[in-house]
Amino acid sequence: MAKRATQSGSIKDVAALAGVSIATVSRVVNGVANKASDETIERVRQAIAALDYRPTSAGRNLRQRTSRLVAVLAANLANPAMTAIAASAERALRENGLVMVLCDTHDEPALQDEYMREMVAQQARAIVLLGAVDSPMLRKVRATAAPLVFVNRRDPTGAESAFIGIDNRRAGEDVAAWALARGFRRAALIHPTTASSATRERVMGIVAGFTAAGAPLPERFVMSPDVGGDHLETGFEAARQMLGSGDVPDLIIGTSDLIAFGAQRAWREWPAAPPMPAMIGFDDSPMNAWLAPHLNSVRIPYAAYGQAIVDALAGDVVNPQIVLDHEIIERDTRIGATDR
Amino acid sequence: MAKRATQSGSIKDVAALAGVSIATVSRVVNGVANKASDETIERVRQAIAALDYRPTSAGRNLRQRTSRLVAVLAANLANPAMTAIAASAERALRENGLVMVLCDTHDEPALQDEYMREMVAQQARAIVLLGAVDSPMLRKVRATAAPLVFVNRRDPTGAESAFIGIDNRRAGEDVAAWALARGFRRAALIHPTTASSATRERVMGIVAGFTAAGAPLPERFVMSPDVGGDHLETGFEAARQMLGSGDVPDLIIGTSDLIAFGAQRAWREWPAAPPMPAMIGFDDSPMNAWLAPHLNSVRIPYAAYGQAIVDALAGDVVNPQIVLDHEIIERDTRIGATDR
DNA sequence: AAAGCAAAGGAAAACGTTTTCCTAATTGCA
DNA sequence: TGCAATTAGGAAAACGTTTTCCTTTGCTTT
Repeated sequence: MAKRATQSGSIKDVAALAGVSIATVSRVVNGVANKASDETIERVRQAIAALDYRPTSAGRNLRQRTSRLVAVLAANLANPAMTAIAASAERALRENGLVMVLCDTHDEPALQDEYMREMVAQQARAIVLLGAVDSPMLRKVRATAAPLVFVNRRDPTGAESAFIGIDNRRAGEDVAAWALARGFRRAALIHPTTASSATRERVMGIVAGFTAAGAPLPERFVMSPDVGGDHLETGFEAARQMLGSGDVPDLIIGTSDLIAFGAQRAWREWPAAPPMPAMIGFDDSPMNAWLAPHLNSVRIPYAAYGQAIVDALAGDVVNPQIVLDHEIIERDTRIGATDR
Repeated sequence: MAKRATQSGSIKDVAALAGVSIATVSRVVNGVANKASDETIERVRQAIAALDYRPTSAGRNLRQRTSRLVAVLAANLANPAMTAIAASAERALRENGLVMVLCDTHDEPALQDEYMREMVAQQARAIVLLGAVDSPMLRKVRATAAPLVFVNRRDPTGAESAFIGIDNRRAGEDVAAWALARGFRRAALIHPTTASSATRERVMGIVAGFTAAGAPLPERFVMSPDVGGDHLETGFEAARQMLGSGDVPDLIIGTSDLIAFGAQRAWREWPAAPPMPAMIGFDDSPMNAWLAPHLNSVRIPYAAYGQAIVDALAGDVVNPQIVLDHEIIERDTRIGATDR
C-alpha cells in the first residue's frame, strides 16, 4: 500500500504562526471560555484558516480516550428500510459532531462480534445495533465499554438496555384490527423463526388482535433461517408452500416487507396460480411507493430514528426506551391486485 | 453524553503480565520476525488472550500517522446497487484488515467536502468515491492527502485518477445493439443532466450504437436535477412528458434502473395510459429479480467491486484503471408486460 | 582464540492532542 | 491602599502505540 503523508499542518504550526502556545490554539479550537483575549482568538483563527488546520483525531482520541466515531451495526443493508434508518442516523450524528461507521453484520454473531471488537479498539463513542443478534461480545461490551443502543430489535441477551423502535406489539394488533375491518376472513401469516424481539412481538400482537376479536387465527407459515437465508427467501418459500397446498388465503400478512416481496415473486412464477391475495407487510420500505404499489404496510418513521439515536446517546436517562409512531399505509386491498 | 471507560487493558498490562517490555508485546502483536523467542512469543500470546487485549487504534494511528479506516463516500445509499457495492467493499476491506466508513454525500459537493475533511482528519488510509461530484476538497486532497479511488464515475475534475467501473461506453453500444436486434424501432432515452462520466459515456455509447447501425436515434428526455432530485423522480417526470405528448415509444432506455422505476410509476398512475413500452436500465439493481420482473438491465458485477477496490489500493500501479465486465440481463421484451 | 554476526529484548523517543498546573497581570471591592 | 478574584496564557504531563537505537548473549567462522 503506497503510503503518503496524511496531513500537512499540526497544532504546532498554527501556534507558531499565531505566535502563541499550542495550549492556546487548542483552547480556541475547542472554544474554552476565558482563556484567551478576543485579539488572540482572532489571530489564532486567522492562522487556522491560513493553514486550513483541523485537529488530527488520533491525538485527540488518545488524550480523551474516546473518539467521535459511532458504530452502526446493521443486520442487513440489502433491506432498503435499514439503509433509510442508517441514512437518518448518519445525518443526525453528523449534525452533532459525530461520525457514523456503518457495518453489515449479515445477522451473524461472529461478524457482529468482530465489528464490536474493532469498534471498541477504535474507542467508538457508542455502538448502535440496528437488528442485534445474541453474541458473546455483546455481553462483554455492555459491561465495560461503549454505550449500546438497540434499534428495532431489543437486546437479545434479555438485559434491560437502551431501545428505539415502534411498539411492535401494538402494531401487530393494529394489523389484525385492520384485516378484520377490511373484511378479510382467511388470513395467513408468514414469519421467520428468528429470535428477534421485533418479529416475536409483531406475531404476538397479531395473534392477540385476532383472538380479542373472537376471529379465527391466521394460518401460520414459519420458515427457519436455513430454509431461506433472508426474508425474501422466507416469503418466497412460504408462498410456494401455500400454492402447493392448493388452499390460498385472502390476505397474506408478512412480518416484513421483504417477506411480501418474496411471496409476490412466488406467485408470479407459479404456473397458473390463483389470484394473489392482498398483502400487508411491516416497515413500508421506501421502494414500495415505486415498485410495490399494491403492498399495504406498517410504516416506521425512518426519518425520526436519527434524532432518537442522538437523544438516546445525549440524554442522561440510563436505559432510555424510545417508542416511535407507526402507521398503517393502505394501498390496495383487492385480491388479485398484484397480478394485474 | 455519558462517558465511560472505553477499554480496560493497555499494552502495558500485557507486558507486565508476560514479564516483558512493551516493545516486545508490540512486536509480537505485529509479527515482527527474529525479535522474540518462541517461548516469549507464547507467553505474550497467553497474556494477550488472558486480558483480551487489542491495540487501541488511537495510539497506533498517532504513531503511524495513518489509520485503518477506508472512507467510502457514496452518492446515494437509497440506490440498492450502491449499497450492494458498499457491502462488497466492506467485506473485501475487512478481509484485508481495513475498516470501512460509509457515508452518503447525497450528490452534494458541500457534503462531500465535509466528509473528505473529516476523513482526512481521521487519517483515513484511502477515500473511495462511489459516484463523485466535483468539489474544492477533491482537488486539495488529491494533491496532498489520502489516496483517492473513483468508482463508477470518473474523477470529475478531469484529472487522471484511479478508476473502477464497467466500460460504460461499450455498455451503451451493447444496449443499442440489443434494442435493434430485438426489433425495437422507436426507442426513447431518459437520462439526467448530471455531469457524471457514467451517464455521459452511457449516452454516448447508445447514440454511437444506433448511429453505427444506421438506425434513427432514440428521442431523448433529459431532466435537470432540479426537476427531480433523484433518478426516481427523473424517470417519473420524463415518462409523464411522454404520456402527455401522446406519442409513446416501444422501448424506454434509462441510464439507471431507478429511472425505469420512476417511469413505471408514471405509467401506472396515468389515467388510461397506453400499454407500457418495454424497458431497459443500467445497474440491474438487486431488487429487480424480486420487484421489477419485466425490467431488462445491464448488470454490473457488484460482488467484484470489493476486490477491485482492494487491488487498486494495494497495487503499486499509480492510477490503476480497473474495468469490470457487464452483461445484459434480458427479462421481458414485450410491450405492455409491465402493465399485466 | 579472536572476530564477527545474528538473535533477543529493553529504554526511550516520537506521534498530536487536551488538560492540569502554574504564574503574572488586571480588575473589583472594602 | 491592600487583598481577593478573575483573566490570559504558558510549560509540561499524559494518553497508547511503534520503532529506532542500543546492549547482551550465544554461535559461527577464521
